[in-house]
Amino acid sequence: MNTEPYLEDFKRILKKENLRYTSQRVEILKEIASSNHHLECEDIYFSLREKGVDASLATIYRTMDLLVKHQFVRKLNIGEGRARYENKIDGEHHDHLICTECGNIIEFVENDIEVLQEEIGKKYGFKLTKHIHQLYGICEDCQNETD
Amino acid sequence: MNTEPYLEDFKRILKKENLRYTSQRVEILKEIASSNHHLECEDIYFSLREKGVDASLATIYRTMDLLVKHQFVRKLNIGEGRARYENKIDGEHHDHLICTECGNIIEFVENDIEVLQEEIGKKYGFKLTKHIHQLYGICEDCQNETD
DNA sequence: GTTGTTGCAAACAATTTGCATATTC
DNA sequence: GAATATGCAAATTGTTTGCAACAAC
Repeated sequence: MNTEPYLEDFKRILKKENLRYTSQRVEILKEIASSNHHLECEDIYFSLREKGVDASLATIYRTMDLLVKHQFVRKLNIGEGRARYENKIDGEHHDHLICTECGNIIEFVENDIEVLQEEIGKKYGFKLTKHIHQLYGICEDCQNETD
Repeated sequence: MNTEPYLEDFKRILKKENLRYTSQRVEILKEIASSNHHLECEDIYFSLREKGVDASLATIYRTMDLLVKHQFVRKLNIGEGRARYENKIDGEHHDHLICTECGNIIEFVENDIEVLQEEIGKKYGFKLTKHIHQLYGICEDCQNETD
């Protein structure tokens, strides 16, 4: 169904910015919206491809910028190399705990930290816009494997 | 003076790993150690160059890996693109508050957050090794400029 | 003298861009 | 029909790597 509310929002935003509501943009957004993983542009490229939807990598990169700008997705810079993107449409804010051995990502929410962050922003006179908070370590499974 | 204790440490570590104590490595480490900024490899390359010290960019990249591994520096992935490195030799741990307008970086320390992080690690059975915590926003000066 | 290191240039990987063609409004 | 998007291939950027010459041990 193309009547998901986020698609309506997207349409409205595009119109306001004089941008076009193209099938590629819609498919890319739907792909992200229906996933709760942390996707790279290539992941999206291949998922769409499998579904018979063609969108070039260039278009995906271009669209991701647009989606980040309008808060549909969040760009993550886990580890190095490629960027990852996560659905930000529904679902509450969270941060990430990353296993450096197996790459597994756990999402965590810690309201006390959020509050402290706000206080730090205030203390230094910053108007905060976003934050990156990633904890890196070795998960239980990987710790056991090393034995 | 080449008798700074960290240089002695460095020498010892290199020996233990069967690596050589070369002038390039020493100069690169000294350059970082004497700075309290967040340097890119290119910054180091040019600073050394100005001082008449020649070290290729490739060597700097290689040395940074070594220094990160042995905890002399911390690698930061602020914003995107190039990596930055900061002196970790003395000075206590801190995180960063970054102005997205002017690029200014403020270092902050918030022990309560550190404690909460540990608790999260424990909760999920992780042995934490490092973390990235960056707050992004607009600093006081830049907020005023927009008027 | 052996082994690890450097510098250079070429290789790489992720991302961006220019431009002709296609699509939306 | 005018204006924006797309796909492609080429360009760019940060970083890594192979290898011959060089330096540390």
